[in-house]
Amino acid sequence: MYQPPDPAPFNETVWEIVRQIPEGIVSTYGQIASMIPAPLGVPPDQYERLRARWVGNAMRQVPAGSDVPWHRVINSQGTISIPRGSASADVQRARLEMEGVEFDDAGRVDFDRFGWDGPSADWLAAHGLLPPRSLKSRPPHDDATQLNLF
DNA sequence: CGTTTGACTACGC
DNA sequence: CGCGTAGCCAAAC
Repeated sequence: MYQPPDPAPFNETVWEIVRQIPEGIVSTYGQIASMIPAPLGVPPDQYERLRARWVGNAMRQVPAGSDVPWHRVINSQGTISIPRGSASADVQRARLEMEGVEFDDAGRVDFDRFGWDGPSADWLAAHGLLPPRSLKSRPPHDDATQLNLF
């Protein structure tokens, strides 16, 4: 499978990050992966090619009934990655819609409206994680920039 | 042993 | 935009 050298701690980190995703908001495998530094011994270029899959694998292994809101993680195209028609895929979409997340006719979620900006900088620093890459086509501005909008 | 199969993505038509 | 493909790895057949 697409797994890191030491899957257990990697998976735990993924799940801890996913627990931070607010209700009614979605993240992606790649965005979550972007917060996790490369494990020791894994070349950065190789890591970048595999990490999103590693996250996908971690999500597949979320224990049934856990408190991890796995349904809030979709792929970079804004669609549900679980094979269409499977029971889990239906559950995922139903849960998201229950939280107010909307899907367009093509089954895609608009990241500008529902995409996650990641945990606070403090939380990330406290957990030794990196700032996530943005899902928005118009990334959130910092405070100084936002003032200019008025 | 060779093939298939994954809850991925960026990139090129 | 939608769709195919390369990149990459291991386990299960």
